[in-house]
Amino acid sequence: MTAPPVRILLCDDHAVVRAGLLALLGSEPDIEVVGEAGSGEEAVALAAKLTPDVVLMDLQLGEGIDGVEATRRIAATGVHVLVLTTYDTDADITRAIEAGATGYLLKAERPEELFAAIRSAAQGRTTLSPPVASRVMARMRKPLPTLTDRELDILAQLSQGLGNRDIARALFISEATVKTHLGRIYDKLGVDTRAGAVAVAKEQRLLP
Amino acid sequence: MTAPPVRILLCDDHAVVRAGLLALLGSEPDIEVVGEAGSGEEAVALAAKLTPDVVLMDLQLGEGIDGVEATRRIAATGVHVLVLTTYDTDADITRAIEAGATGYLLKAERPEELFAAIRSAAQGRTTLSPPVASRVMARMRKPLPTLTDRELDILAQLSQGLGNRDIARALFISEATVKTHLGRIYDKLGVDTRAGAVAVAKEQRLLP
DNA sequence: CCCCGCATCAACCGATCGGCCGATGGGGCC
DNA sequence: GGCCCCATCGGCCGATCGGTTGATGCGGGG
Repeated sequence: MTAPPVRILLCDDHAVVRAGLLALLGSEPDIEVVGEAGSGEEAVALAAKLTPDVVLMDLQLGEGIDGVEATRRIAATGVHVLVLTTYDTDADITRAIEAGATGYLLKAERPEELFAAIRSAAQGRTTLSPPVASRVMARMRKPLPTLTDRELDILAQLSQGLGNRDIARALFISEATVKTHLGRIYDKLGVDTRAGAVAVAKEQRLLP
Repeated sequence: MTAPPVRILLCDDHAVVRAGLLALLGSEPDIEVVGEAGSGEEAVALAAKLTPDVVLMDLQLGEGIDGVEATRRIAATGVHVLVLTTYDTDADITRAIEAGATGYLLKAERPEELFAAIRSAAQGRTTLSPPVASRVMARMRKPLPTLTDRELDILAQLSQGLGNRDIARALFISEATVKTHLGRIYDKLGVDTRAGAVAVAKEQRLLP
């Protein structure tokens, strides 16, 4: 007897990529794409309706909720989510794993690895792309400084180009507090100016 | 008689995306993928060797030369380049067109549009995704301020988080000159702080 | 040849930033 | 209860930034 095919739900905001993945996965007899979603909301709804074995999830979804949030909601229902994305920054990886992703694959991976990861994910087994695995290990060894929620708030305002006074007003705190937070942010990010902090924030995708 | 198929060279640094496009384009009888490249250098070499009718080019290529530079070199040999990418910022569009791209499509486009654009590009006809076309038109009507080369130099240093003195030293000019340039950069970008300038620069992908 | 855009520089000044000290209070954990 | 993390605030000071005005030289286009 042959095992039943793995039922897949695709989620990617790029129609061409979805179509490409659909065509690509169509070449594997034991993998069946049962649905496509172009947004996080759609993916959450379809996952609940179709209860696929695996949701293939991109993290960058343009409008609406992002891939991490979609992953969190879908994973909470017990459906396995395999993240398939372009970026491998610490922030993205950490958030996805924390949200309950079963695996984390890069689009740069070879297609065979994707197939294998899908089959693994269907059984709840974790697969990580080598670069991703490396970063996870490095993170375990030397936990990088993580910004607190409040510090992220400050950083978000800073990335709008606001001065300390405006940040203070926007967050209903005093200017002194803003400066205190900024000092710690500089420390954690390894910079010593606000421009540098913004650069790192954008580079590392620390902000939504 | 049937026309000979359009011969395509794929260029994208993500293996999964390449495989997806390959499978997708395989469904069209009159489109034949004759080669794949995972880097700009590879694309330039293969384009010269295979002389395809159309090169399908992503702009973000990770290591090595970027998609714009690859487009410039390939277009210079008379081969049509159809840009297929995720981003639709003014800077990307402008650079790609200026580099000689025959068309500019977004990955969010429907697959049928991609097929049509490929056939058009094979005959040298231009196709632009609607959002891209909009931006081009808008740019014609009200030409946005363009940063000069020197201003981009300053902005690049600024994005490293350097202070005025360090920027001056890095570029072998006086601190006063740096401030003058920064003032004009603020003007053109519509900001009034260095943090804001860095934010816009990263957002608009003004820097390589 | 003259004008204009671009890059270069100077001097000045008020506002802001960054670094430093220390302090309080709440919440979770053992 | 004690401990630690986090967020909150204050004050001080030197360094830096942002804005302004004005000036020089160089190159291209009309």
